[in-house]
Amino acid sequence: MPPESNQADDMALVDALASCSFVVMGVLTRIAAENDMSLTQLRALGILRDRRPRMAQLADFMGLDRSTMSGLIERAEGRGLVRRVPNADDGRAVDVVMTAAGLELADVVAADVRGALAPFTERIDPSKRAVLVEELTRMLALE
Amino acid sequence: MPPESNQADDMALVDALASCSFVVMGVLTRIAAENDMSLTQLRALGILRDRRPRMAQLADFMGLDRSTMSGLIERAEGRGLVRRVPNADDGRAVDVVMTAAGLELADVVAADVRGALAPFTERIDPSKRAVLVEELTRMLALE
DNA sequence: TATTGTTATACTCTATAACTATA
DNA sequence: TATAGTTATAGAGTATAACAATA
Repeated sequence: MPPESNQADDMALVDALASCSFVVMGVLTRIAAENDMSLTQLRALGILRDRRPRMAQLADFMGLDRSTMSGLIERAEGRGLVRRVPNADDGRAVDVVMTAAGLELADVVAADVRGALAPFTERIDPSKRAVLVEELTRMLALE
Repeated sequence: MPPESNQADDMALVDALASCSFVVMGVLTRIAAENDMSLTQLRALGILRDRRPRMAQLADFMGLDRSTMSGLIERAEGRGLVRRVPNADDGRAVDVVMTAAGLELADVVAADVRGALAPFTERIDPSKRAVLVEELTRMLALE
């Protein structure tokens, strides 16, 4: 077992992942801008699509400070995309929930993203698609 | 040939790519912060490692406005990571070049990135690694 | 006392518009 | 006239520190 080979493989993989991520982020940033949003707001919208977290939970999940979250959600609320509702169990806590307009925009954006990434995903050998999804998913599943 | 199946595959792939990209960007942002840099500066450093572009070329490559580039490079120059040198052929143009300190930091950061992504890349089946690199690379190669 | 969330402050990123210098 | 780059300005994202309300 040649360790150099594994190192080289890993370096190539890290480089490929980094390049891929920058391209995907570029696409997401453009689509966000086309919908008058920032990349962070687009991400929050995607997260809130099927969750109803507290401010602190959302901040933890996105790796942001709570003060950052306050500003972010305030701007999104100002646009009518989300609402802040007092938590029923904890008087200190605030739940973040999407509005109908937010859900609608999230759907539009999701379709845009698929369309924008199609030129890339189409280049993938159809027989390798499942493998790619499986490996990427396993990679991200840190249980 | 079931079209629904292909659509579902593509949707899963797009989701996996987006999730993966957010994780990778999170790692890169953290490493940048640990080295007192922004994600954009880290990216610029990686690009300048083996290039010596003009301001406008660098801005185009990174998809940023020239005025954004001016501020970015000014801050990097203030930290001694890059230098701006007048272009020899065009009196209007300015070349951006890395300093020795910039190259050194770029090497440190590259090693950090490999180390930080190792827990992820290690989860990938070694026999699938080459396939993953190949497909991701093909996907990004839009000749 | 500890936790949740907000506000004040400061810095970076980002684009638009106006400008200077050169081609 | 057109292009390269900078500067002024404004808005968004980000964190730290200080704060009020609740647990």
